[in-house]
Amino acid sequence: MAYWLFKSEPNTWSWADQVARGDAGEEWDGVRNYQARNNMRLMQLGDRGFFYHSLKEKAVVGVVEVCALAHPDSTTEDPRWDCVDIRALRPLQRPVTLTEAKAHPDLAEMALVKNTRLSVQPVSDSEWRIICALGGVAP
DNA sequence: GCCAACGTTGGC
DNA sequence: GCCAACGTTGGC
Repeated sequence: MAYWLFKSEPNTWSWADQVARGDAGEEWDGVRNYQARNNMRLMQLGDRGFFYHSLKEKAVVGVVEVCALAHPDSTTEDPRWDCVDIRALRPLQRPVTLTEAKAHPDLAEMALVKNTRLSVQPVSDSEWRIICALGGVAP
């Protein structure tokens, strides 16, 4: 299983919004960046991801699961853009902030730390375990 | 609110 | 195919 990280501005689409969608999940639409789209095309059903709040909060707040493979983004006619659907699995017991990730030596290579502008990112196995441990949830 | 980093676009 | 201009993201 692969691991990912989804960034969202909480004003636009928050963890609470995602939880409210329940098991039906929601399209991760609106992505207009090739790297982010390519990452979504690589996702498999059941892959896990972190849900990250950007801007004011800057913290990983929850765990999600990919529940639909990449398909055309319903918010555009442009055939270049695909997206997956994700559903909320559980919140972190404690949000893991960007500051913490930056301070952790084993997270220095994380895309979240190194490539702040990529909105859909891969997460390595070890990064996944570290953040789960910091957040107080099972990996 | 500002600015740096980065990606995309379009002229040549 | 290069590169300047521009737009967007997101941290501070």
